[in-house]
Amino acid sequence: MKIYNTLTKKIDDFVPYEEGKVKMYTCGPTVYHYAHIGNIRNYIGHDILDRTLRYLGYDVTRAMNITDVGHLTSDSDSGEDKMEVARKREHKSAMEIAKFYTDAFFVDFEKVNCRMPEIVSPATDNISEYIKIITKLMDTDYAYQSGGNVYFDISKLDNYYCLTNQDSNLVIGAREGVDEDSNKRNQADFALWFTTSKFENHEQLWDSPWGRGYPGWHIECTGISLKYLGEHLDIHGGGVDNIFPHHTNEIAQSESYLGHKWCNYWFHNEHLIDESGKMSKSKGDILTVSVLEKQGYDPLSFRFMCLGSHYRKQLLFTYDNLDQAQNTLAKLRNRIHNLKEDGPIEENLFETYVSKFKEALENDLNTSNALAVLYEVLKDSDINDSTKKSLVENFDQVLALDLLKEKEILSTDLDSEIQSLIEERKIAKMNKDFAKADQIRDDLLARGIKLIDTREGTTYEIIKD
RNA sequence: GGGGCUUUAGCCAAGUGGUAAGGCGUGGGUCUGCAACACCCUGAUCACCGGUUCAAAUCCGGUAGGCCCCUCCA
Repeated sequence: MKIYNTLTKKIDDFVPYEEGKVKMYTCGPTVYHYAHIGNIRNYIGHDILDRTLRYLGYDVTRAMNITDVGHLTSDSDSGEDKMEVARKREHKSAMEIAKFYTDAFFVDFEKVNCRMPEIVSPATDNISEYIKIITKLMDTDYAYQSGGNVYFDISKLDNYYCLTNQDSNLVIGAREGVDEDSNKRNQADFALWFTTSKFENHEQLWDSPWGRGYPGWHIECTGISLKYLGEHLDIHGGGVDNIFPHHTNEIAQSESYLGHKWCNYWFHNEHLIDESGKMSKSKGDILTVSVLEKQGYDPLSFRFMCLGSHYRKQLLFTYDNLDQAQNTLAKLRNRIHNLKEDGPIEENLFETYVSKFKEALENDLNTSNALAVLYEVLKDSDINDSTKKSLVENFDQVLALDLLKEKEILSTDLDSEIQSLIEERKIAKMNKDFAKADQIRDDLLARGIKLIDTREGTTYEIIKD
């Protein structure tokens, strides 16, 4: 398997630390608001990686955090805590906010068929882990206390900027609204623990050796990853915006704590963009999968749209593109439904196409080519339908587009009613009473039931609103 | 100001030096009472300008457009 590695900036052969096993960590959601479809694209990217590794036979253990604390709008200790903002907005407790949006997140997560990681852990469940790590960083002088907070001293590291080529060109305040924090020794130092909360009635506070406070933003991923996946991580994933500072800081604190290399492969998804650029919670763009579904879209149409592109390319979201994906997926499923059981599986052809499919995925998750292999299978007149069906089922382990999902089954009463109407229409057609035949078809369509005439007879399917 | 990514037919998109996969849509056809489904046919001087090479969408330089990061973020 070859995969692009942000650490080396090239496509590397994937070799896990322990043969056959993969430890994978992906940054999870912040739960002060809904996850928008741009966030979900990122999780779909992680899911494809996760599923591909399993498909290739790796024993994968994956962990994901739920950020339910401590994300300020600025690391200079002058921003607002997002949980606090949500708390004020919605007049609920922080834990209520977190619970509500965590649940909402997983609803959408599952709607697009993302596999649940083995370990899902809220940041607030691991406070003692962070304190343990920070304590050691203090003892080894990687961290220092200043102005009530604990900071990581980046000048202790030779290659702090290992994920980017920024060198020391960091300019604080390059972006509007970012202030310099005078408590820091180096302007790029980052907070490990805050005690100087400027919010009254800040709900989320814990005792620590440095005073009552709350953890910095980067320590949670390190804490959860080390706790559940151990000292050697194979893959760490996230969105490209996490490369700096979040992942850069994770590497700094984790490797300083461990005293050795921590994670070998860094996996980053590009963004979903709309006509105005990146989607962002803070910009107020919170178009969610559930909203799309209410508009009549199959959530898996969105997944299909993502799979048609490459995870390292920006993808433009427009309703036209989603319409196209929905239409294409419907046609694809229809072709698959039309496959018959017509004999034994042709093993050689099966293996040939499985190899082709694997080859596409092993090439840095080329899902677009993987889909092309699926079309090649469906088009190949040398394979019987049974083999095609098995291949579709096999491919869908990774694609997870419910390609073989059975059509909705109706109550027997309704089914027998439809069957008798189909029979009635058949007789009308034989009598060349096409007006009546079409009337029956139109009436059923108005009730959301679409008749399909085939050479073998008439069937029907349920059309969703 | 610094660091990156990206630009392929109406649309989505593959392509990692040997003269452009696939899908959607469009148009035409087969089938059909009609329609739908299915199937067949139908499309590109690869943003622009130079360079390297026997050979460039692919490598190098430049120009233009789009996007991201440089302490909210997927």
